[in-house]
This record gives sequence, structure tokens and C-alpha cells, in this order.
Amino acid sequence: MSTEITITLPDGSQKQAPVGISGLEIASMIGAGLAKAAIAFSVNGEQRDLSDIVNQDSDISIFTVDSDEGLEIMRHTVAAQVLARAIKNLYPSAKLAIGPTIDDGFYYDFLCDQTVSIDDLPKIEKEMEKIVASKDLIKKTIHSKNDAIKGFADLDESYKVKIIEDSGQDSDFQIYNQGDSGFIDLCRGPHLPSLDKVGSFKLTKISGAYWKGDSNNEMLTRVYGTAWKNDKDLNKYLTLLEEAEKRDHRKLAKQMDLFHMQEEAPGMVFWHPKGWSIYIALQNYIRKKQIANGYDEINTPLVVDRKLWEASGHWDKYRENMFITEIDEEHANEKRVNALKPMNCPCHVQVYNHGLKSYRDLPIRLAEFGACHRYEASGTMHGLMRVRGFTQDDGHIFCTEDQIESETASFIALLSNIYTDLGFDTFDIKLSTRPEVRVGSDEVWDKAENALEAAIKKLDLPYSVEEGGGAFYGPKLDFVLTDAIGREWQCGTFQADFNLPERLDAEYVGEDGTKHRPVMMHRAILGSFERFLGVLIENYAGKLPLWLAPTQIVFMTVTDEVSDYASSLKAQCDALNLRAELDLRNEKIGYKIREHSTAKVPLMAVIGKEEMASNTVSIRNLSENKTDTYSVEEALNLLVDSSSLPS
RNA sequence: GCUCAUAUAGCUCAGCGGUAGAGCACUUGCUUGGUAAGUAAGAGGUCACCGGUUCAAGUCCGGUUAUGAGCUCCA
Repeated sequence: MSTEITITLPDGSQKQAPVGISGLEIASMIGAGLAKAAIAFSVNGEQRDLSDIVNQDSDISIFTVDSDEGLEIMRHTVAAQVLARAIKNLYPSAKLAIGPTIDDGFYYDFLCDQTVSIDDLPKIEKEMEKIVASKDLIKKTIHSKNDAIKGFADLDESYKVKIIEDSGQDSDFQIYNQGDSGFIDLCRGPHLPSLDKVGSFKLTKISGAYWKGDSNNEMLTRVYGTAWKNDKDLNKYLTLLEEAEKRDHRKLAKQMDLFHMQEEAPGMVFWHPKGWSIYIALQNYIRKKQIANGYDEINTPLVVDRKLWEASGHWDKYRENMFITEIDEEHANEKRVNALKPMNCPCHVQVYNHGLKSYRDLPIRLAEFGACHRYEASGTMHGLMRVRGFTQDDGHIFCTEDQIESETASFIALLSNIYTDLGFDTFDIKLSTRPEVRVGSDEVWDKAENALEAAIKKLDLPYSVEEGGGAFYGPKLDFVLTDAIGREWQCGTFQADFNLPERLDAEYVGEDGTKHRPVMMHRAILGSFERFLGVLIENYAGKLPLWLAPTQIVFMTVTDEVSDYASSLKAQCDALNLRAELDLRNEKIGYKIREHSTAKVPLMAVIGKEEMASNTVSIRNLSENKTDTYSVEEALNLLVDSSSLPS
């Protein structure tokens, strides 16, 4: 038997090492600096503690906190070792459940007989810092199932016992301890070799969560935190959170007087004049784009008899999300049951079905700003981002299987153009392919999936594939854009549907003179106007580009001697369809500037005696905080040019 | 939907058993002031809704509704 093994490093280089070498020893072989920075390693892709040994030829990577894997391991240690130990120190009767990492941080769930509130977080944090300062070494021991169960049963850690019992594993249970603190915890690992490798962390929130995420189980206390390799990264993250809070569209909407919601219509928007003006500007823009790209705009009923929903399959599959109305018709024997449409597609098929269609008519592209209502669970609603009443920039393309690819390509081109105009330079594409349960033949699925993929490839765009992520009725593309502070929003979608044309009996007459089924493509670019406006407001932090801004320019007077001059300027703007406001109030100019800046008016014209005397306008730009003086004619031309819809 | 928290003036919030408060906004004076808050006075509230405890309830208790955070990431 050989006493040497070959280890292969990520760069492909190979080293000989004795059998039984530990991760730490491998790191030392590579370099002393790496040995110092190393926090864990992986053997053939499986993460291990540095103290673990290697007995066979293997692919090895050493992790430091600079890698994504390393950072995640560190977060896991902060959760499962530091936070858990702090909780046991402060609440000895607490029973530990689980403590995984999440995006940007971690949490720990535990059962506690006393209420832990957000006010207790600083106390827990302090205890965690004390624990980290001990610089205890983290060690692990391996146990058999019976030993592990007995150990945790003795400590009354019933969740750990359950985890072991449910693990389907008989041996090799890892129990970690820290120095001589007496703290032990069951953990899949790996962990940092010692607490002095812990970076910067902060507890962020607290909430309830069910054991195993099942609402039939008892509610545990969950403490959330975030951890980074140093204070700089931590602060960067905390600043991002603050920035997101400042941009919260619900807050900005109040400042800018855009809309409100109230108890009588939860999840529905009362648009105020300023907010509706943004909505209309966006809608006019989309309308213009769609018409220029071969769509015919239609409009279909909001309230439709249940018969259509039964035929479309929504009554069966989607009823609990539908607003249903009962009408007592005076002379009718039966009550008539209607539903508010949750989607526009069945209605669009009705329009398609009206009159005989020939293959020569295809593709038919029907678009509707379709107002939909869905009964979303109360806990999921969130400002404009998740509502019960919303309007989709919906569209359905009826085409042949052979036309899917070209329709996909032209849709993506349109979407890309619109996202660019709206200030989003990049977007990701996700292709979702056939799920287990589906309608349609494999042949049709092959064709559609290939067509979608070929279109993306032809446009040379990056995309990812979600195997099995498609709807039962067809494969789809989802479009995810990234906003100004790096958050992702899924907005656009393009979905093939082999089901609805069948159910609602859509047909066209082919070249051969017989009837065929068209394929139906569901598509949206914004998704919903409500949500997209929320995204836009947050992306621009309320400072919308001129063509979308509810008030484009405000004329503010320095003294009431120039009121008439300012009024005439405003009137000239009105005549040019610009959205101008007049502020003649008896207030100082600084006050007016402050107020309109808060309301995010992009252009503020200061009108005083100087301007009146020279027939000029001094315009202060909100985003650049600078002032330029123009002749009236120049100013008006400039305004008209820069405030028109992107073409 | 579930858990926890919150609900007081247009807005942001204080008050937590004994006749409802502040700042900003609003109205009216004074001030005509040149690039992010001039000044004084005034007006403004069934303290979300329903019920209970109490001599007495924004205040304590129960329920309802709405809002907020979380509810996928498994030792």
C-alpha cells in the first residue's frame, strides 16, 4: 500500500503528500501565508474542516475568507457557534434548532421560554463579541448515532435529537466544541478552526419561524445577522441597506404625493394626480413601442362569467386566488357567478377566435393594458411591489410552431430596447424547461425549447437554464433586471402555451386547407405597471428622468413683482404640453427650492427681477445641483427636446 | 394564511389609568427676501374599529381590520 497520495489543486498543479495529511498541513505545504489565512478546505468538492485528514488521491481547494465559500463558512460559524453559544449563555433553557447561512448572512432558530425582542439584540451581540474575544479553538469529535442522541438528550436539546433521528445516518455525527467553554453543538460543519478568524458581524432582525418551516409545528425564535470579512465590508453592506430604505417607494410616494392605499381596498392603489401622471407617461411610451412593433391593442372585460374560467381551467386551478362575484339578476332563477379576471389570456383567445383565421394572418399579436385582480395572501402584499389589483402590459402572440423563434427574437429586441430607455442597461435571461407534469408532446416541447434557446443564442445574450422550471403548459423565458443599487427584479416574461389554445379551441386554417392549433405566447415586458413603477421609483430614488417626472419644471418667484412674468412662462409650457407648476407663494427662494427638491422636481426655475429684465430663465437642475441661464426660447426648446418620450 | 410588532393631528412621532402633546405641513399677519427651512399668531384629533375590566380607558384585557418584518435556504 502506498504511503503517498497525489493532491490536485484548483490550478491543476499536483503535489505528493503523505497519507493522512490534514487540510491545514496541505495549506502549509502551499505556503505559510495560506496556512495562516486558511479557514477550511474541500476534498473532491466536499467541504471539510482544516483538521480533517485526506487518505486518497484527491482534488483539493483551500478556502480563505476571501472566497465566497470561505465567507459562507465564516458566517456559518458565527451563526452555529458564536450566536448559538451566546444564546445558551444568556438563555440557558433555550433549545437550539438550526442555524444556516443565507444570502449575506445567517440566522439561528431556537425555542425560548422567554420573549426575545429586537431590544435584546445589542445584549446578544455583546455576548457574541465576548465569545469571539476568547479566541477559543473550535474542535470537533465524531460520534455514533446512539452516543450523539444520548449526549443531546442529556442536555435536553430535543431538536438536535430529532435532527439526528431523522437524518437517516447511523454514524459520523459531528459535534463541535469551543475551547473549554463547555458549549457543544451538532453541526454538519465545516467551521473556522478558531474564533479569532471570525470577521465583522451584526445582528439585524428577529422574527418567528416554524420548526422545519411547517406552520403546524411550534414557532421558534429566529435571530438574523450578517457577517463579513472585515468592518469595511460590513459597513458597505449596512450602507446598502440604508440606501435601500431611503429609496423605499412607499416612503418616496408619500413625499412625492404619488398614491395611497387604504383599509377599504387592501392591495389596491389610489393613484394621485402626480403618480398617475407617471403611470400615463409610461403607458403612452409602451403603447407607442408596441404599435411600432406589430401589436394590435385591444381591451377586454374585467368581469367574466365562470363558464369561461371553467373552460380555461382557471376555475379548477386558480379559484382561490380569484375575486368572485355573485349577481342576483331580478328575474333569473339562478344566481349568476362571475369572476374578476386574474389574467387576460382567456379573453384574448376570445378575440382571436372571433372570425376565421388563416395561416396568412399569423402571427397575430394582441396587446392589452389588462387590469387584473388576484386575491393574494394578506401577508404577501408590499406597497406597489405586490398588490391585488394591477395592470399588466400583457400581450399574446398567436403563431405557428415555426414562428416561435423569430417571435422570440423580436420580443427580446423590443424588451431590451425598452429596458435601456427606462434606465436599465443589463438584464439576465432565465430559460425554464419542461417540468415532470406537463401537457403537449415531447416533440412540441423540443421544438419550443429549441426555438427559445436558438433566439437567445442568435442575439448572443447570456442566459441560464432552469431545468424543469417551466409551467405545465410550456417553456418560458424570464427577464431579470438589476437596479441602481444592485438588486434584481424579475419583470419581463415570454411563455409558450400549448394548453390554452387547445382548451379554448383556437384554430387557424393552414396552407393545406385544414384546421390547425396555433401556439400562444404570453408575454409582458414590465410585468405590471404598479410593480414596475415601484421598481422605477426605487431605481431612480424618486429622481425620475424628465419624460417620466410628474412635474417637469416649477417656476419659483423671488418677489411678487415678477408673478406675471412667471405666469406667462408657465402658460407657454402648458401650451407645449409640458408639465409645469407655478410657485408664487410669499416665501423665500431657499424655502421654495428646498420644498421642490424634496418633491423631486427635476427642474426648478428661479424667476427674479434679473430674469424678467433680460427675458431669461435660470434653471436649477435637481440631479446636478447647478444653475444655467437661458433665453425663454432656448429654455422652451430644450424642455420640449429633453422631455419627449424616448423613440 | 401563520408568528411577532405597530395603529394618537395632513406627515413624523411623544404620552401608557385621572379634561389630548411636539416638530413639520396648513390658515392669517408681518416680512419682498436670489439658490435646501424668515417670523408671530391661529386653526386642526370619537387617540383604527367592536367589546370587556374600572368610579374613571389612547393608556389595561379580548376580538376585528389594516400596515410592517419574517415565514425557501435544513444538524
